[in-house]
Amino acid sequence: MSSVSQKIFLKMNYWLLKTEPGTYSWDDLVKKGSDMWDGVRNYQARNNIRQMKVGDMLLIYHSVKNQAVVGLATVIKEHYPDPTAKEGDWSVVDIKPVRKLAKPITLPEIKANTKLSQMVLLRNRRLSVQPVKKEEVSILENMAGEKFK
DNA sequence: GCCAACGTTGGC
DNA sequence: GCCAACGTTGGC
Repeated sequence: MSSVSQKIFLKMNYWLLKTEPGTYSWDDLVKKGSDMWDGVRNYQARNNIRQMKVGDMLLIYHSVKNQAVVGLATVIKEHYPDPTAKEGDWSVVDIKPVRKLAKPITLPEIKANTKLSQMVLLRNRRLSVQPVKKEEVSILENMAGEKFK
């Protein structure tokens, strides 16, 4: 591994993005090729968006129906003001899909794994943009049977 | 479809 | 600044 790619690897952070597939699904993102992650109207979620860097890995999670991490995406443009916000101080990032997971990681599977009991997904079910710890990523990778890169 | 949990708003 | 009322998210 070159020192440059090593730096990028070390700095890369992981985030989980929730979306209701009935409104906007993984397939919609794939169809678009890339998209602006807009409509976030929660301060904590917005602050997480503002911490995202180009190259960060995003776990796309379907809420409500067939709850599962279904695919991987990546940040291609760092935060800028949300053009869909009529008022307030909101931000978006641009993202693009990387690939669908061969085997989605379902919410019941995540809940069943005691090592994942501290995940924000389980502890703050309303937060739509959340950080995922490296240790949690490793466990999720094992469950999915593939590396998230 | 219900409702618990949480965030936000606004009256005081 | 507290907190009741309200709105929304998302698991079940």
